[in-house]
Order: sequence, then structure tokens, then C-alpha cells
Amino acid sequence: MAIRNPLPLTSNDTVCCAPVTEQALSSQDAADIAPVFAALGDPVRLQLFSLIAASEESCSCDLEGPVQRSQPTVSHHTKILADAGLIMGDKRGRWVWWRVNPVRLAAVRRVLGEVPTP
Amino acid sequence: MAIRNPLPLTSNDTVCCAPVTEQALSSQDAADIAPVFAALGDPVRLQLFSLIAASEESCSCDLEGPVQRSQPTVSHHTKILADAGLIMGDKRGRWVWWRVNPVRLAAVRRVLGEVPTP
DNA sequence: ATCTCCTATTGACAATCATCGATATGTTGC
DNA sequence: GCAACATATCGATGATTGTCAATAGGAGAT
Repeated sequence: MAIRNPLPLTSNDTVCCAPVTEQALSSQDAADIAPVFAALGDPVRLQLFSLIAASEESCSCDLEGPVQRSQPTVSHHTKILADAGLIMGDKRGRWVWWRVNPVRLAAVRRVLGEVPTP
Repeated sequence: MAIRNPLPLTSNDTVCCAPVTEQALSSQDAADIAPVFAALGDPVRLQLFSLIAASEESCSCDLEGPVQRSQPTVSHHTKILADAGLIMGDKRGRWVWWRVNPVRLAAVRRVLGEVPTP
């Protein structure tokens, strides 16, 4: 369940780029970050992400019902969310438990120009 | 240059849904909001959006250079960003001047669970 | 070991999308 | 009116994507 890194994070958890409201992105940075937004850009994945984000942990078996998609399709979408670094999976026994990656979520917010909390 | 409304805003500028960190989205809400993230999910569009967001106003003629795409392609992408409500275009003379829609941008941040600024 | 259950992968297909050349629309200046 | 320019639309094409049936991989239980 390794996480590739389309939105690079430095070791101290800051983000690669300044908020878009402050500085335009280079083509390279845009190419790195866009997949994270694309991951949230599908209705099924956005709902899956919200289901996982709204509770501490979610089993995959709890996700198929709400989104009304087949098991392979849900697995496909969780993989895309995980590759984007937005969620992390933890296999315990037969189940995979998903939770959001709060650092990545904060990074996405910051790219959108969130005012830093003082 | 009318704006369709995939992410409904009420008259008082609040958002349709609670942050995903607080409550999961319904299928309907996810379907409404996903196009906004999809609009940011293309590298060219994300860079265009950042170029527009980083300055008060941007002429279309200033956008083709940085993203290295043809005029029809840039026009296509600005239309998608505008349909998502993320940018607004103002035609003055021969040029269209683009600026971000701060309300919509704040709404997107809020969906991602931004802490409300007190 | 075998059976059962949960998840991931493969293969295929229809649908959507990004891209650009050509063209249309509309505006400015002469 | 006419020429020049900025933007939008159309049509076509190659690439990507969302979906599911079928199958494989792995973990617990008996």
C-alpha cells in the first residue's frame, strides 16, 4: 500500500508550492498536483473520500453500498485515491481499513490558498 | 459568460455541504461538486487557474504562452474553469479578462474541511 | 489442506476528453 | 466598408477513463 508522490512533501511536511493566490504554478508543479485534484474529480471517488474522511476509519466493505458500484470498481477508485496520497490503507486480517492522510489534505487546501492558521 | 452552478451556493454565500471531514457527501452532492475538482484536475487548467489567481486579472492572450497550448485549447480550458464557477470572464474590447471567483474558491476549500476563519 | 470471505488485478468496451486546424463571431481602427 | 486582431465554435482524432465480469491473491476458520 505504498504511496507515490504526485504532490511532493518535504520532510517537514510543508508543500512544494506557494498557494495559487500568491504565485502561479510552473508547468511541472501543475503536472505534479493536478492528479490529486483529478482524484477528487470523479463523483464516485469524491463520495468515497468523504465517507472515509467523515469517520476515523472505513472498511472497504462499508464503501460499496453508498456508492452503488461493484467491488472491482471501488477497489479501482480507492487505489487512485491512495496513489494520489489522499488516503492510506491498512490491511488488518481480511479487511482493509482506509483513513485520510491529513498532511496531504492540508497540502491541497494550502495550494488553494488557505489562510495559514496562526 | 454565464456561470452554471455545479457547486450550489445559497444567496448568503454559504455552501451546500458540510466539510467532508465532518459529514460524508450524498451521491447527489458529490456529483454536483466533483466537476469543480475535475476542472482543477487537468495540468493545463490547474496552471491556467494559478496564473489567473496569482494576478488580479489576466488576459487570455497572456495565458497561451505559459501553458504552451494553441488558442482553441486555451479557450476550451478557460470555458471549463468558468463553467465550474472557478473563474469569471469580463470582455472588454477585444480582450477577455479573467479573474478568480473568490466565493467559489472559498467554497471548495471549505468542502475540503478548512477551519473557518474566526 | 480445504473452504470461505475480502481485496486486487486483468481484459474488454463504451464514453469522455485533450488537442489542434479550420472557420465563425465580434471588436477596433482606418 | 474593410483589414487586422482576439476569442469562440466546429469537426476530427488519438488518448484516457469508468465500469464490470472473470479471475487471482491472501487471510482466517474448521
